[in-house]
Amino acid sequence: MSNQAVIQHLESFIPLKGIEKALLDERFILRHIKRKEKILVAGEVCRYHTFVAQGCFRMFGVDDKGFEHNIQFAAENDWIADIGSFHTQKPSQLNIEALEAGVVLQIKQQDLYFLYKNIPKLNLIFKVLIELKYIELQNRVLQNFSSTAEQRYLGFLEQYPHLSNRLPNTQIASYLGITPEFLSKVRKNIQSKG
Amino acid sequence: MSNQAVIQHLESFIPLKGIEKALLDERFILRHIKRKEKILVAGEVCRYHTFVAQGCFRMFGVDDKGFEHNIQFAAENDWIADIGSFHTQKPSQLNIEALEAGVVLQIKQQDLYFLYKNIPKLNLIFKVLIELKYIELQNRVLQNFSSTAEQRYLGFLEQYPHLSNRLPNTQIASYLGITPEFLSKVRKNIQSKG
DNA sequence: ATCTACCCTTAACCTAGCTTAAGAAATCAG
DNA sequence: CTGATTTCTTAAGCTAGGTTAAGGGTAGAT
Repeated sequence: MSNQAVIQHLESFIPLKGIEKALLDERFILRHIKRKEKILVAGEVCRYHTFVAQGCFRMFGVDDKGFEHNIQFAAENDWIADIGSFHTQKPSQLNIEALEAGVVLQIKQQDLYFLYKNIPKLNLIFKVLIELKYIELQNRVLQNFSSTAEQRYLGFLEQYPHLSNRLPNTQIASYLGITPEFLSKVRKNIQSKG
Repeated sequence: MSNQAVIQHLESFIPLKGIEKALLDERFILRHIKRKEKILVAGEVCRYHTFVAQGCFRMFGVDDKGFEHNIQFAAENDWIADIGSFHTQKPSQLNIEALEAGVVLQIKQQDLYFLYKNIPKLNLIFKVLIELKYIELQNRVLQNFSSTAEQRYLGFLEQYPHLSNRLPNTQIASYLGITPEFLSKVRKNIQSKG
């Protein structure tokens, strides 16, 4: 396991020259993460942009009453960071936690900015990456407004089949914005229909 | 009124050379839009990325029951487009409508791609622009999950004071994901507290 | 292998926000 | 200026989803 995973991922957008790959290889840091380990803790600055080579992570906020709300999951070949905190280097309100043991490739803000300067096409790649995430998030906002919990759950199963088999229902419920108890009711109801 | 508005806006991120400005000036199209005119209709492809020079627009989806749900507002110096449809050139499920008469500066996908190639720093600028929008949207998802309609309404007034004076409450309600009737109740309740 | 910590489900009761309806006030187009 | 269209509000009844509590099941750590 090495930085090759992230380089390969970036090359799936645009091929990179040998020198560029060497620069990338130099700046990414490989870390092994244990289950339940946090790679971002609310109140601290998000120091790394994280590429998931192996495992599954969630980013979540905690409300006034202490309830957790999942904003995003990230499994293999996905990126995760509190982008606001990462760019401003101000404290984050979010947490990123491993749902399984895993391996990540991380880069610091100043190193990523160095790479943006020295490998201009990275701007294009990361623009596309965030555009894709933006579209996903926008669809989610629309779904949340215009459909019931049951429709959203079915949509989740369809859109993220690899995740729905892998995550406990409590985590899915938190992502859908409902309680685990209600998700249980929804699932029962779906089953009874066939 | 001319393309200067958009060039000035882009220069607020990174200065541009004379040649670059000329290229930009060539490719943007100025249009006057009437109140209630749609610049994107669901079912059609989103052909333009739109910079708002004057006026106020909303992007919205329509659900199974015919209810409209506002996803985004855009006033002066903001951008609006269904980014998914714009990039894939597949039909959009969204509409963009003028809430007031206004002036927009629009660019076609192929022209924007031409500019990305010929003015590489535009990739950086548009990456930053979409990152900012992404952060906004992410905060919105979190807010929707972790607070009541009243808290969200107060948050909206604080975050978008220029919009809250300008928009009818029906539009704000649709953005907050509640009915106008319930917003009315919320407003009454806020007033009675002082 | 066993203990512990989650995880899933059920059920009774509760509440934030929706629906429907209808009138008054504001705004827009001609 | 005027009629037509939106917008805002109120109120009564309703429903999707939350809360609380409790039992059984499952998976991780040692």
